Amino acid sequence: MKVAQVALDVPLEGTFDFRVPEGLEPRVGSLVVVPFGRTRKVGVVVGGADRSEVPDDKLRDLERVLEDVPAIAPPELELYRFCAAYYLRPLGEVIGASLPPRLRQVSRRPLKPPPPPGPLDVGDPSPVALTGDQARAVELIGEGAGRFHPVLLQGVTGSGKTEVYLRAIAAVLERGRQALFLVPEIGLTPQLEARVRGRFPRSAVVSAHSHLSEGERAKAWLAAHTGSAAIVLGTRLAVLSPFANLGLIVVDEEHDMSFKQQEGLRYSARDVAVRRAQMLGIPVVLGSATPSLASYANAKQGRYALAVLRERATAGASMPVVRNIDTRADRPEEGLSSFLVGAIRKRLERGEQSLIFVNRRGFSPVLYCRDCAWTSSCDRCSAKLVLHRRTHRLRCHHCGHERPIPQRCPQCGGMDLQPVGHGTQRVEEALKALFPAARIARVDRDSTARKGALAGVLERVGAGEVDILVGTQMLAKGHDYPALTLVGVLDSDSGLFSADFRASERLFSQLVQVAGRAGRADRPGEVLIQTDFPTHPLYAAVATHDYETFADEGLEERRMAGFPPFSHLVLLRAESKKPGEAVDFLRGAARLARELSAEVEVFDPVPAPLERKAGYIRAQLLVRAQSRSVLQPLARDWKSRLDELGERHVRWSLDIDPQDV
DNA sequence: AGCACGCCGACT
DNA sequence: GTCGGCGTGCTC
Repeated sequence: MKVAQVALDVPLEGTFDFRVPEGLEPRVGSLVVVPFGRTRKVGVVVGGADRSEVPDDKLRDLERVLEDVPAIAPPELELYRFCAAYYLRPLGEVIGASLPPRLRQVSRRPLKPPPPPGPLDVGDPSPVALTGDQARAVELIGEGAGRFHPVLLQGVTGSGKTEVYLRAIAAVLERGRQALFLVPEIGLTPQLEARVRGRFPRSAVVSAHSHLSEGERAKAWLAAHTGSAAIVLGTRLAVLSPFANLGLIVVDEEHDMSFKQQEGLRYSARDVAVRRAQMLGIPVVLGSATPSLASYANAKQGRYALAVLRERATAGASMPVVRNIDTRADRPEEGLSSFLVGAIRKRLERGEQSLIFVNRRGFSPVLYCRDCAWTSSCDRCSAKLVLHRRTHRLRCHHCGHERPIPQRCPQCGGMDLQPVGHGTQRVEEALKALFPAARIARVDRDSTARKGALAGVLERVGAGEVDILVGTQMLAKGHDYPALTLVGVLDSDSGLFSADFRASERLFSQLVQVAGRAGRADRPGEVLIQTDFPTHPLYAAVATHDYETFADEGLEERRMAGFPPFSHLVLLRAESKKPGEAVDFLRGAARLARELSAEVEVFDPVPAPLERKAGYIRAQLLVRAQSRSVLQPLARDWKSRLDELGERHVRWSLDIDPQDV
């Protein structure tokens, strides 16, 4: 190799050629250090040649080959190329995203070589017997060994999906191959990590997520790459991790939005997982109580196999009773209806636990002047400043802007400033006033900012040291507490009426998830949803635990409206400091898109959901097509034309398969 | 993205 | 006088 083609993590298209000096022997896949501009960078050799198109005076020498890291193998490079082409980002950026931060540093200590792959161990026998549904699911997954075999595992909350995953993982370990287990947010599921490690005590289980230290991340990455790790448990970034011998991918809570990266390389880890499984010819399991309509449609159309777990796995456990509380009749005081307060009281008397779900942190979502109708707004965002009483400040949850709580109205000078609406802090205070003897804990991003704080609270809940738990959606996932028999939902109505066509799908799964926290053991659970719209069909579907009907109706609506999964979308987002600039740019872009293809449908530019954010005015433009094969080339051509414009003042990006529109 | 260069405003 | 604000240009 005389010239090395190197992918670098810079926002520039293409790869960069470097002369290979005497004595260096990079291979395709090698990590290398190269001089770049006025700095040096770590890149990956993605090809080699005898000569370069680049003029000689521009070509520089490769500086060093990082010999402590085995070369990235062709299947991974192929995956990264696919992601780069599909999401329209430079290959170097994809590879950059796949590497742990430590390995992107030009100067660092050499890595310690990982232990050689040990004898694989299929783990301890399961402590529990499978239900019939679980056994069938395990069998179905097993049938696909050694070929591409996507399986959608739809199981009601508490039905034992994890047990199915663990059995499937044991089966691939037995065949000498590695497993990748993706979860939405690992920080929220320490229980899961403990369970996986406990089940495979003699296999190397490594975690891969952004909360690890740099050293740990590099170590986990190398262990997966060399094959010394048997199981990688990680968040979305782990889907790009190299594996020596991957045999199975599991995506738990596959419907979860956090699998989609919302900036830079806007990939969907779930979609990449399926693609990777296809490229490798291995099974992939997508599990959820409320699968995304996209995956559900794939199952219905026979592209994915479907396994359903209809009942809770624990003997004696039943699905919780879900009831709506009509808040037009039972007016809440401090956010809490009298019926809900009564239900909490009953739990306290019986020594059971209650969970109150409030999807807003802070004390109150807005401060309001009763004299002149002034409200606390953020100067830089189209959002209200949230009142935080502990810290005595108003805070914007979008840009972080803060200021002290004013004593008098900034507009009219009046003294009648009222906090309007209820956040977690206010509900916590109300509960303390109602139940002074109860042990109350709050869980939201504010109360759990300190490292280990969340784990501490959850541990106390598990030990029965908490009677009432108040919190945001952080509490919705995965946790399993036998004494928790009541779930109250305070403010979900806002999700019923949203411009986003996926809003009801999201609200439904969130309610099912949070409702699923109740009555997971032998004591029956009750879920009370406070609402002004007690007859809304979405709440009816939650009450009857009827995913299938909800999903079928949702799919029918999507079909009628021509939205995914019956079409494919690209969203062009643009933002600018000056009003009008972003929309003007999008108008031009829309014209361009219409010129490029008559087969796509180009919408009009519209303001983004949060129109102003951190001083930028944001707008977006949707393009829709019947098939990916139409949309993909259009998006590619469109992007290169937009790049050519050399736009200065407008920041823009393309989002392939956007999650929120 | 970095990083440096270059050209105007307000401070020790 | 200079410190530093960010607009512009370049990276094999």
